[in-house]
Amino acid sequence: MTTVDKALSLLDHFSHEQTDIGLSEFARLSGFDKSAALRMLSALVRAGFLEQDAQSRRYRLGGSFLRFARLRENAFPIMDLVRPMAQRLNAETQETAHVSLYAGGRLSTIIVIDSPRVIRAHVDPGMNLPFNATASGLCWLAFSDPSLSERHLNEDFAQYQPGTLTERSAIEANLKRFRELGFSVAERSFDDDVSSIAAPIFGGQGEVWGCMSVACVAARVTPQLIREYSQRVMDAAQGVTQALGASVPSHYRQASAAAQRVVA
Amino acid sequence: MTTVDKALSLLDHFSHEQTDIGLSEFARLSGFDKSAALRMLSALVRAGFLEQDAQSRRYRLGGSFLRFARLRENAFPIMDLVRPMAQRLNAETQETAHVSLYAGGRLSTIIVIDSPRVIRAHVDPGMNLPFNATASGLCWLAFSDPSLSERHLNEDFAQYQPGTLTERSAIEANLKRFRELGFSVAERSFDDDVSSIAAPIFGGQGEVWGCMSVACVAARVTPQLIREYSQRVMDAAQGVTQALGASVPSHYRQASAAAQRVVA
DNA sequence: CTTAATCGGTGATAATATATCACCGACGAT
DNA sequence: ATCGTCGGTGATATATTATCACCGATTAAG
Repeated sequence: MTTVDKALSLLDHFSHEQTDIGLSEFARLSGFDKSAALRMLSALVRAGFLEQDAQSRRYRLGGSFLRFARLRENAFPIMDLVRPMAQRLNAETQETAHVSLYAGGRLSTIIVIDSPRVIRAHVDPGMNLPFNATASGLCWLAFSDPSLSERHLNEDFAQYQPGTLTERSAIEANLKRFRELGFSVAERSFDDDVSSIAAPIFGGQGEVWGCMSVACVAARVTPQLIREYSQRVMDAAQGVTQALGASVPSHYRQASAAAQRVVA
Repeated sequence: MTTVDKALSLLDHFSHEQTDIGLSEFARLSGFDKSAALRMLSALVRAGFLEQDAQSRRYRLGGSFLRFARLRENAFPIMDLVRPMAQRLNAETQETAHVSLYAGGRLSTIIVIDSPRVIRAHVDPGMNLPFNATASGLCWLAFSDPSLSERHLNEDFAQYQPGTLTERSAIEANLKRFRELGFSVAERSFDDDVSSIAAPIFGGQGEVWGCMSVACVAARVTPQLIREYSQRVMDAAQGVTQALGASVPSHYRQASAAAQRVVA
């Protein structure tokens, strides 16, 4: 682990709930020495990746992210390209559609199109998705290169709900099934009231960029609905793959209607 | 200069034109040893700040920027807050409105609302604005804390046009005038066909977050127009300042109509 | 008005990651 | 066939970083 790795890992302690962090807090969260943390934090501030509040002296994510996100969008206009596909999926299913992206060892939501219905699944934009408990996470594990997914299969998995998969053997059995189906399903496994379906988005070299997913109100989900939605999710994901200028890799074939057995 | 500084400085070589960079190219641009550059680049890749194309082996900005930009927007919804003000300015002036943000020692454009007219000033979104040659850059210099602006006043300034200010003394004379006026003007100094007007956006501690600006077709600009537009730019900038939850610092007063002498 | 615990930050020294160099096989152009 | 470039590797001298105790300033409790 180089110094740069350590410095950048500090940024990972920010989340929806944790929008600003103090020096000592950083040291505690990261396990680094306060002095070492300060040196790294200062470097991040100099580069604009962090800003320090003049009064509270606490740190928050900096303005450079806006600049670089813009530059990246200029080179790879993903957001503008993905959003319409998510909106289509949202319109077709009337459920919350969201897209996640794999970067830096994390699968994070970058787009959320909320369901128009009154009772809807809420997905936090920007949140990191647990690999074992969400359809997107399982989808990524199922279709990623084994050398990459191996790393995440060895994590300590949290049990969010009674039905959450935490045993590696159980997870791998499901991944095998998802590979056959061409999509993944997670029923009441992260949130007790939400069931999701996800399909992989591929990049130019056949790697999994991220996932297209619908988060449904679990009470509304039926085997019949999973058959229908999974097809739409796969279509949307494949649409993004093609819009990215990539082609669906040979090892991935969308499950035929016949192959889509009802998911228990 | 710590290792982290060096690693992060590598990212600064990306731009609109330069969307992907190879290893040797990085070493040349940065002046670092190829081996050292590779180590830092690898760390950036691990963190998702860079992605490496599997075929060409060249590097491009990574997906983590989307994630962190989202997280930051969640904590500080600047874009959604600034855009409507820029749109208003655009509607009022019929010229290209843009907003820039100071971060990491750079003033970069984060929002551009194009003029609706056929002949319009084009502003590259994401580009870095030279401090000496643009209204936004001069505006930032004029209203920033002297300890901060000092650093940028010592740069080697490029002469983009015959009228570009490059001498520190000349620049400082203008800054003084801009401080009195409450806004800045740059006529044909970056691009020969563009004249811009900018006003500062302040943060909670009276620091300059960035600038609101109109980039006008120079041929359309008259002293009368500058009087009118400058007022609108200042209003828009002040609107953003207040929307950010900050208040205009005491040392900044918008110029009264009387104080707005015509800009030669 | 103490006392104690926290905060952000500093500075010296031991330990460790980094800078530098020559070198590798692969690819393309001449 | 030769040259120059590419991305990447590995050994060693060196410079940066980790660790520790410590600082003054705040804050909350007694």
